[in-house]
Amino acid sequence: MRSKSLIEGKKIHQCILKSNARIDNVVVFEKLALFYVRCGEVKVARVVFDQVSSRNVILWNSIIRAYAWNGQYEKAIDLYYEMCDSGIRPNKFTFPFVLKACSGLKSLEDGVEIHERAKVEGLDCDVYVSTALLDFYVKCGCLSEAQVLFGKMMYKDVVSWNAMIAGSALHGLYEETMRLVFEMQETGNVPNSSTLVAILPAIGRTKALCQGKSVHCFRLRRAFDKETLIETALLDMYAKCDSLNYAKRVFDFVGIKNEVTWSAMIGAYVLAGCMKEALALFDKMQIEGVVTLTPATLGSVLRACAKLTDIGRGRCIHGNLIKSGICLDLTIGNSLLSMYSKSGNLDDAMNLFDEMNLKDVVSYSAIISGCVQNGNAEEALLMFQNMQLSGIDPDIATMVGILPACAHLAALQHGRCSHGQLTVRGFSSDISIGNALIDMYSKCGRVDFAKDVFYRMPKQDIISWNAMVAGYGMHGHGMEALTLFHYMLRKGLKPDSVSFICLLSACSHSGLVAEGKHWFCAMTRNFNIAPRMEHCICMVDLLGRGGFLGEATDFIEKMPFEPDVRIWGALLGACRIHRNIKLGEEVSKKIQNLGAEGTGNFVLLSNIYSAAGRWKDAAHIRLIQRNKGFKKSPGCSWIEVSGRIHAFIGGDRSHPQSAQIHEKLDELLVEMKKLGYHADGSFALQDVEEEEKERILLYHSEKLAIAFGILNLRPSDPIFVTKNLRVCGDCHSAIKLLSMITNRTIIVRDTSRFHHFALGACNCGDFW
DNA sequence: TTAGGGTTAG
Repeated sequence: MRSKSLIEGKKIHQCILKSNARIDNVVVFEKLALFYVRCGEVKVARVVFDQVSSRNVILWNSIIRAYAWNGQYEKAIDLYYEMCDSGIRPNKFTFPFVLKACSGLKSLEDGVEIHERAKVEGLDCDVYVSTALLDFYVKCGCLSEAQVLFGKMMYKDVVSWNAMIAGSALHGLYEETMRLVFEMQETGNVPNSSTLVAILPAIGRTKALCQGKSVHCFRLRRAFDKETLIETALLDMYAKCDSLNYAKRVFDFVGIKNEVTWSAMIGAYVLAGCMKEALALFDKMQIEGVVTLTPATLGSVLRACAKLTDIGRGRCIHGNLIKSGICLDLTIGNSLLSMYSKSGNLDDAMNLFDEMNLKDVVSYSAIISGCVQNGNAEEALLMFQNMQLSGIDPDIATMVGILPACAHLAALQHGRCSHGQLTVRGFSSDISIGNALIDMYSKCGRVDFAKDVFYRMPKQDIISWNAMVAGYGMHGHGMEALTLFHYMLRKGLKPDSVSFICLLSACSHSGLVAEGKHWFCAMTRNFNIAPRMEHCICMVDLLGRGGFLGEATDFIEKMPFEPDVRIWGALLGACRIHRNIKLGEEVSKKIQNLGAEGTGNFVLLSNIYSAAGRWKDAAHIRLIQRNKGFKKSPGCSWIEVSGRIHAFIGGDRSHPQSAQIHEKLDELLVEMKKLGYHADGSFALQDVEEEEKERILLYHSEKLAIAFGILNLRPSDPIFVTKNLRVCGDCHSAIKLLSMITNRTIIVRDTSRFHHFALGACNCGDFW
């Protein structure tokens, strides 16, 4: 219909031109311009508009509106100023149109100037103008201006109410949003479809299921337009309130599903952890002919692929996107980036990252976290630097991502710098930031700083408590961990599944066997949390470390699920500590039958044999390990001095200060021998002469790092060393003596925990 | 109306 009239209109236009109608025949051209605007032919309308010599305000308004609705905001604003300059006074219709353009561009400066002009014209109190102003301030992030304006409005219609409600919802003020909805009804304004669509996301975000259900009932009692929109918003609200079943029911009843409806349902499955269902629905959507792939849909689908580590599927989607050319979208690029790194394919993520023309703060945060998650924390720190060099400012998520990199490297100076940086940026009151700081400081050896952060947090969540319990646990402060846990219960907080993992592991590192057993039972009995494999690992570790190897074995047999390699690994570790060769061999066989992963377990068994002087067996295990293609990663220890990390590998002489380090160690060896030290050859792992063993052991990486610390740190500074493997037994004995000889506190973080050495003792009680 | 990056344990 429209195109038919457009054709006819164009014919008339041609006739006018042919008839040589006088160009100043304003009325004809004005009508023609308006006609083109109505047909959506903005470009042609503008050509005609430019030909009109004397334009009235209606014509100006029409073309400004056309631009504003068409997304050509700059042109709308330019035209507005041109109109004012030409002496035409804007009227009450002009302002809403041009303000829409200002909102679109988030151009506060223009909007404020236009607001002033509206005041001059005495039109700022008009309901249309003031609602447009309100909407403009909301979208530019100035909620308080919007609230002031709203308060001053003499007359409010449903659109004004909706603008204020949507504004509050947009700014995350849930209570205020709901208060406005009630107030709106008290003043006789009935919520319409826009009201519902505005409040449902806010309800979802706060998981206010009851309110959500009330809205649903309200909607069922009345007829509304925008059916699909409301249904989709309801579906999403239920999903966000963790009510997958309701979401599914709403989805099934949606009459006309659009691509957003499908996307919302796919997202609902992903949120609920039902990744296979999400992918199945994605297939169904395409079979049913919905081919529009929005960034939102792809985001959810790629997340599902990552979770399932279905890299094949993810790659396939990536390939199709390249073929269809949609891949350029930044959001989709970021989703792909995250999919690759979360599924363990950091190289693919890096390649994609390099290829991306456009990168934003999310892209950088994704790659930074990707590096950390895949064990490359140094690269993460470099990426963080690059990001700032490219002029992109980190946000909360970036900082939450960079802190684990510092934690992983035990780079306290970097961590403290990051802490300073995020404080300057005003992020320090954020809960996630606080949680990441607690973890970082704990892992950098400063549980005292972690505690400080924890108690200064304006609000803690369950992760904060868990992180703090874990922090105490890894430092061997089991009693503090238990006390904090009790305090948490007294405050009425509900522990989650992870809380018990943190607590049990804390008990295990402090030898609190009875307490650990108590809380393991209480977990199911009093808190209705079913034990997972992770809890069982902690229990085997707790019992085994405590020397109750038989009980640990019984525990494994009684477990409700098949033990995996991690469970046996925990028992094998206990066999190593308590030198139980017989059980160690049995466990080792079980591990090999399971198709052992990693090298840790081979090393453990080999250590058990070496400790018993069974060199041939030890060598045999190392041979099997090698034949199976597992290489023992070399022991590496590092220490941060003046913000720089110095790393050492056993026997390494590449460090510039190597000569001094070796000299220092030789000197200390003499002192140590005076105190009765003799190298524990069982940790040398090689059947060589005793003297040679002594030399091998003396230059173990942790000893090198400590000697470096002694040489380069002030005597009052604690020496903090991190190791990529467990501390070796000989080093453990040696460091105890070193702490006495040098009268220094030495803290060593290994893969299992922190060892605090002082005055000749370690707080791990020699079990780790 | 949907959506991209982040924190706890093992």
